[in-house]
Amino acid sequence: MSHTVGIRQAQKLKTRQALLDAALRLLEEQSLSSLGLREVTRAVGVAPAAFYRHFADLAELGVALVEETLGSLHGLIGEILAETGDAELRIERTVDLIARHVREQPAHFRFIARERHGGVGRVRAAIATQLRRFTEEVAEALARERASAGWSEADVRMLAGMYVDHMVMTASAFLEAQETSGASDTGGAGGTGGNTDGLPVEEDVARAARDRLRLVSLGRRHWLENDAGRGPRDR
Amino acid sequence: MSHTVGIRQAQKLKTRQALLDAALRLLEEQSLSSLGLREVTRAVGVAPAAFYRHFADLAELGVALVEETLGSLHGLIGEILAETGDAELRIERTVDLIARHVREQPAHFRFIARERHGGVGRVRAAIATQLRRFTEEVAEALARERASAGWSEADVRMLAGMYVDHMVMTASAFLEAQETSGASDTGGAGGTGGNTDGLPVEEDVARAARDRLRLVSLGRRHWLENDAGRGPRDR
DNA sequence: TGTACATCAGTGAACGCGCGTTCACTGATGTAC
DNA sequence: TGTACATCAGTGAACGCGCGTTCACTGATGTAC
Repeated sequence: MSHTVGIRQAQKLKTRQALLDAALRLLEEQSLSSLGLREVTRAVGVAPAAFYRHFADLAELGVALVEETLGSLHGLIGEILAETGDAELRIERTVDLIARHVREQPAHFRFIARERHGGVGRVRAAIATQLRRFTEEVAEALARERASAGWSEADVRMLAGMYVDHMVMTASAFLEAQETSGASDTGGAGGTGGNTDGLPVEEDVARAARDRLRLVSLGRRHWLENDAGRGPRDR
Repeated sequence: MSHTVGIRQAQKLKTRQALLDAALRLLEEQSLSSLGLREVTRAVGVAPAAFYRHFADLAELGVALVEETLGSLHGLIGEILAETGDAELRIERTVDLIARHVREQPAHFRFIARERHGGVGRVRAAIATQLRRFTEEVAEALARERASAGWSEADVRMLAGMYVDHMVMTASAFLEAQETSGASDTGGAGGTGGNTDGLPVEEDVARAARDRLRLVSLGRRHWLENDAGRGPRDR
């Protein structure tokens, strides 16, 4: 063992991770542009100045969080594409998968949803880049399927974009449902898990997400039949 | 003229509107949770304390901005539904309409996109309420169309949700395209309006938006034929 | 029309506070011999 | 293994600054007679 990792480096990485974790937790209830450097170091239990040993500023920490978060997304795509070829089953499993991941690491998904259009340019750019890459991966996977025979590259990319956006929106809808139910359950005076008001619960979100995927799936199946209406300028 | 509006009240409303306008402009480059009260009053040219004559805090101003902004959205829906019944033409006009509105008042749309999942709970809630109301209106309009004959209420609402989300996403994609092109045009060394890098320009966004609407439209047309795969629990 | 009083949008000074950043430092870890 | 020096993650004190909020105030507008 000449230099496993080095005690010093290991400790440094541990502190860095603690900063990321603390920031992610704090970001559940505020956005990055209002997060304070001292707030983060206080939560970790280190001096404010220690922050600068790891990040130049909070935007840089934000970019690091983006990379950490979207690593887990790449895991997602693998799982989804390993699913059965049967459309209906695949839809069901996909939505379940999203629901599970959101339940397991809600803070990561909330962070992406919040900062995707948030006030910190560098973080927005990092998210955009990652999502574009992610869409490209989905497009490549879709292109390999039989259902994509005869499709132009641009059309496959369009479909991939729809799936990715649907995924992000579904995740954010699950988050909203969690928040809502959590808040009302605490005060809880009504029935158990009832949905007397118009607010959606988790199962409503899942059902809507599945229906949307079904509709997209139908559109995909009939895409090539109905090409007549499209002008040549769109090709 | 016993009391037209009152000079005093008119002046107050003018100041209030100036605060809203200044805030909206400042929010183009940051999010609400990092916006400062003094920043807003400074931009208007009034004392910080004057702010409290109009709003209890910045969240309240944010909610007022939500209402102002989504008033213009209600105008949008009317215009879109007044369009022709021909699917292809309607798609084209819809996307043009969104593009035009985003070009005319980008700050309003950016505000909604940013704060929809932003760090200020009361503003998030206000946006959610307005979008739900908006979706309901779209659903009612869709239900009246011949293409919706035989559809359940829930399915029409699902479709309306897809259209509304598509609209919001398209608007936000147009904004992104504007930003990107604006930034690179200023430095501009390359060709005129070229797209040598992978970043989408306005026409790319419009084309993608139209294709997505076409795919949804196809799915809608075939929705009732392919009901077999759906379990009874989904009804 | 003129006068006397009430209202209230906006002022400007003051407050205490937490912020981001800097700096010389400390002491555990790493390295060379 | 032991010693002498280098590195550098984390410290703690200090700084200047802009923040949100309060308060008694001013003077134009509104109202009653």
